[in-house]
Amino acid sequence: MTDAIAATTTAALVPPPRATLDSVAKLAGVSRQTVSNVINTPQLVKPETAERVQQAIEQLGYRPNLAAKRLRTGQSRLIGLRIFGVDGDAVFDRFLHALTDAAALRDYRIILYTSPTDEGEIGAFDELVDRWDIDGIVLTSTHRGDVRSDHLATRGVPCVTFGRPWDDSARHSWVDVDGRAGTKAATETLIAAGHRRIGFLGWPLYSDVGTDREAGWRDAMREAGLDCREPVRRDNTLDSARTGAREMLDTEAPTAVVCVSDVMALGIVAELAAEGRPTGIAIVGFDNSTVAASNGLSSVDQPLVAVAGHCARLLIDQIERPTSSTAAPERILLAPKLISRASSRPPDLSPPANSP
Amino acid sequence: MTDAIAATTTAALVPPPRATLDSVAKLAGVSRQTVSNVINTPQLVKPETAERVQQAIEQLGYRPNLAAKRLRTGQSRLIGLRIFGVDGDAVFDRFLHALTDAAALRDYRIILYTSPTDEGEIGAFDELVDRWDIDGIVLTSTHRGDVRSDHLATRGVPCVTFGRPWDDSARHSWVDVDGRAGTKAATETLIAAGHRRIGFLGWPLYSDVGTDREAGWRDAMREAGLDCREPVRRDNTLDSARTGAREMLDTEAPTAVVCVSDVMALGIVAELAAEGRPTGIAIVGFDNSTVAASNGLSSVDQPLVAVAGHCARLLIDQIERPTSSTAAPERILLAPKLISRASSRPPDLSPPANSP
DNA sequence: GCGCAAGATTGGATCGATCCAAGGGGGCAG
DNA sequence: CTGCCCCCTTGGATCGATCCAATCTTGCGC
Repeated sequence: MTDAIAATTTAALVPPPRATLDSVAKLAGVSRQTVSNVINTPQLVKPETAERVQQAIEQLGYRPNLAAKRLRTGQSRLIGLRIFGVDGDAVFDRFLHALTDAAALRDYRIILYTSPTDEGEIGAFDELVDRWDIDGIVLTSTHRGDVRSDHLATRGVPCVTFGRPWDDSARHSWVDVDGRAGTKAATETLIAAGHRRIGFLGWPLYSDVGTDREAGWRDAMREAGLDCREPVRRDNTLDSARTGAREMLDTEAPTAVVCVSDVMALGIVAELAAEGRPTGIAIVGFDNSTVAASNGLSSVDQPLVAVAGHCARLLIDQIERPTSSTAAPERILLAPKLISRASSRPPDLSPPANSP
Repeated sequence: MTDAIAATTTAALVPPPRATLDSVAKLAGVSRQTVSNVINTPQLVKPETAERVQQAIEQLGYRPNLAAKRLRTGQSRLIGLRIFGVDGDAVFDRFLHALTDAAALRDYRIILYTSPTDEGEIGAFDELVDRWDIDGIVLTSTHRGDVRSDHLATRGVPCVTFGRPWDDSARHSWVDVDGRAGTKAATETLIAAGHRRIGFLGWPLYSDVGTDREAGWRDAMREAGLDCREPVRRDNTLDSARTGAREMLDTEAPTAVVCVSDVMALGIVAELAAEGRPTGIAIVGFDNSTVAASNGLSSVDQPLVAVAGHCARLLIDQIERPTSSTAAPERILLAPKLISRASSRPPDLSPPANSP
């Protein structure tokens, strides 16, 4: 062991020259092109030759250099993903991790970029394409009138979005989570538990995601023949959620509240605790963040690993499609799953919160 | 505006050929090399010529292609960073965001990779270096006997670690947060508030980070002439933290507890709430995660933006250092800052938690 | 035994930048 | 006027892969 380390250290003084197609070819006694064929189009090569070349490849530890390949073919095996400000978004971060994994399985890597604004992002695209030759882009935080995917289409850059386009201009593939189904399921669970006055703490109406989740609550209430009180809508911060919670509790307090996000849900929790109100109000959040888990808060969990898997698949298929990408874009809507914890169970039955 | 869009759309049918050194040279009426000089060594070029070339560059929107540059020079302007499993680590994610920003300021991009094990990571290094020609690597989660930085050194790959090497084998630059100073400051604040029986809820002893933070608590206690009860040590999960909290509270309960992490701190909070114990116990966490903020938990905040900035600077300086990198490695230890919230203030004075 | 097609292998040109050494032109001293 | 040097500019070779067309083998029918 010690010897091995010493040997390695010595070798460092003369860094071993990287194996190339030529060096492999020379060792195997064939031409450059044959080695390339063994790697890329094995069916063209006689099995015995291929065998010999394979041995040379392994002996030298050859790995095709992507810069050279890229220069000739334009493929980089890089996928761009925009990352937002430092205040972490738990959902995005989980997606990022899952996407990195999913892409790696097909030998692609994620390259991150930042941009202060959506308009600046267009410039960032061009730079990534021109300079890094990225093969495709995954867009997140789509919104109505989003021009980003169109711009990518005109540049011919494959792209997939996590998040549906909220207008009907979808010429690209997308993957999204069916928030409406999630809040509907959550609301139905509350109804089944006997709740009748169920409120909704949502986001302002300009948020399509928020409106969608609100619709799920409305669906369940309507189907159960229950009255939909006007939802309270606030920005996605703990403080504004608390003011919303106060408003909601002050006038004919509901017995249960479905929330558009965990942050909003925690706003209610905090408000209930601070005001010394009865803790009998059931609460369900959305996103199943770690903070929800640690607070025993029921929450709708987004299947982010699946989302990332589909994103990677759709994008890479698009990248590797031989020619004329006339294939119709795919739209994938995944169902989220309610994770039931103490916060939505009847208080008299609730055992001490057990985190998963 | 509509016309502009139409024009763009039309242009997409015949994707505009990317500008190259040659096309710029032809337009400016100079040679390829002169254009290259304008970009890389402007002092060699006559000002008027440079001016003309600059105009051509802007007119064509030329951007040097990195694949070609990389093929010739081996530089890719890519920095590798390993990303861990999908269960997000808030500290890592904040660091990741900040690092992406800091690197972008110097025109470097972050490329992510995964690896199931540390040994596998060595293989991942080689692949990134051989195939993607990455310029350097930022390592996180360093530990005693970490062979990764040595391996990179033998391969001649610049590297910086976020986290000090816990043995004295430091031949590379590193940046770390002075956890010991953080817990010491937290403890001192509690002492100043009148607490005398202050416990520590830590991690098992194999964790160097945990031991370091524990030492800070010990320092403060010793300097104040207070008795150090034996710390309780558990793994970093909410559940095991709760068992630890129970043990700590059952025998001569402290009036305040310093915790090695926010997760541990929340374990105590949960246990106190569930058991219906007095809420007068002051608690301080570590990491200042969002869940700490939303629970009104005081916590020691790591200056991750500064850490990332230093990491980027040290690594990129190393990458761009002209030759013989005989410069001594730099070690940077940054002081964290205690964020004081309701959980560590005397209960009788505490106003409703105000999240920042 | 010959020709011809299919199968297997080869060398040259190429992607777009940089490195290197050599080439022109202007100024100044001899 | 010539020579020399310095400043600026230029073309050729190169990095390591792929594309393309040409060449060499091999097998098989007639």
